[in-house]
Amino acid sequence: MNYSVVIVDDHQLLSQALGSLVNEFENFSVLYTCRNGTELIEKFKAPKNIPDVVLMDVNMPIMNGIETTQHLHQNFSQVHVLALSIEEDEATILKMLRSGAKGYLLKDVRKGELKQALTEVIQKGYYHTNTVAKILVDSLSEKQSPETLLKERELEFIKHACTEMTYKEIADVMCLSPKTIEGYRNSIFEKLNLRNRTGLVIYAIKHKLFIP
Amino acid sequence: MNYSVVIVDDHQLLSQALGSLVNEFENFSVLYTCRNGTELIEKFKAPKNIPDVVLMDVNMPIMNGIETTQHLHQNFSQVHVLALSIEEDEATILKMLRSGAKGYLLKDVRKGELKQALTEVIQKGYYHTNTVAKILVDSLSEKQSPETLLKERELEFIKHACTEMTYKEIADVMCLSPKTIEGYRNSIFEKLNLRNRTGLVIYAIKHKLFIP
DNA sequence: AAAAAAAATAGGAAAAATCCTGTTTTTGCA
DNA sequence: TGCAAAAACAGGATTTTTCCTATTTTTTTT
Repeated sequence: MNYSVVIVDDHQLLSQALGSLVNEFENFSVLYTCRNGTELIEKFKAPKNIPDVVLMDVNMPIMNGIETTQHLHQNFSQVHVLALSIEEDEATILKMLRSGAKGYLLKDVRKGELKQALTEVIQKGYYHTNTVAKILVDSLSEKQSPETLLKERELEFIKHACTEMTYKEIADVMCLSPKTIEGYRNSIFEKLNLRNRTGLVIYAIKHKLFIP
Repeated sequence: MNYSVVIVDDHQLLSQALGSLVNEFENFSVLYTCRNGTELIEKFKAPKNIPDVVLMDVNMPIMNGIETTQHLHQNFSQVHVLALSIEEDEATILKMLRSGAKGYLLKDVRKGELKQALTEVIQKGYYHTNTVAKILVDSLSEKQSPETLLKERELEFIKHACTEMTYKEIADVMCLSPKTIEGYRNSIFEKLNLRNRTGLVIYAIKHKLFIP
């Protein structure tokens, strides 16, 4: 039995190189490659283009891996998605798994592990490396993500705080009193244990609440 | 004639996938792959391990592409280095080329272009895509990099400004008067057209003067 | 509808940051 | 060695930020 694989990655060289690698494996062959989620979904309109496994990059322009995986999970649940990324931060990995990915491979895995992952995801329905498994376990116990700790309006404020606007100007664009903005800031400082706005900006960028 | 290629990249999957791809080309074959610059230099101690071309990733732990390329340029100038990266910011590309790379490929190039690059770098000694060529031309004309615009001591101050320290505290660790620190800040604000410290932090992170 | 919880708002004070206009000290160099 | 430029430093005013405590308004729950 030969299983079909589709590769979705905006880096074409990586796509093609990965394709060569997968084609070397027995039992697996590449059906085609795509540059982003939109292209993939377009392809899926023809049933012959629906593969057994999708190797999905997380960071892509136009339609990223998380959105794309969610869509596949809802509409083509028989397709196994393996996430593939250089991102190894907890938040990204968790988002991807919650979206329905059956495994998460870091881009520094070895050839053998890729083959293993493809085989297991077909046979068992999932594949997780030790690294990812550990992150999963950790995420259950200790700290929560900024998104759950902070409120919607606070997250919005943080994005504005990562600009040159004064708090008064932020209050204007958010249509709130400057004193309310101060309230947001104080509550955030408290929750995140920060001393000042500079600390907040660094925190926001580290945790991808704001992308510079 | 068969030319030898070495791949240096900390992402093992990419290395191996790239290896498969290069081995598909006529006239080229992969000698071995490395995970970082230190490994490569260790390998080079044996003359049989010295290839015709090195495909070098820019971002690597331990010893990055820039340092490694400099070392090769000084000690093994007959080896052609082709940089390979997802980074497409001017500063990185220029640094890599100044270090002696004979070409700079973005990771979203196509298979055909990689082959073209390998062939040309052997034949002509260099290969540049239109994108990179444009960046080179642009860099000659207009704006200069932050590193040349700002002074050594100012760059050091910027790193401290990207923390929760007050200016007084920064003055202490830099062993200067708070008023001197203010002088630095004012001169930087002027040169970079910034309004406040938040703007400076964002600028520093965007231009990689500070890595969060 | 009343009670409780959450969100928004205020006053006021102290600290820090910003922005002027200068002076002193150090350094490079002819 | 002396002069000019650069670097370091200062006083003082204004604005912004930070940090208290407390009140009003809105929303949710019972």
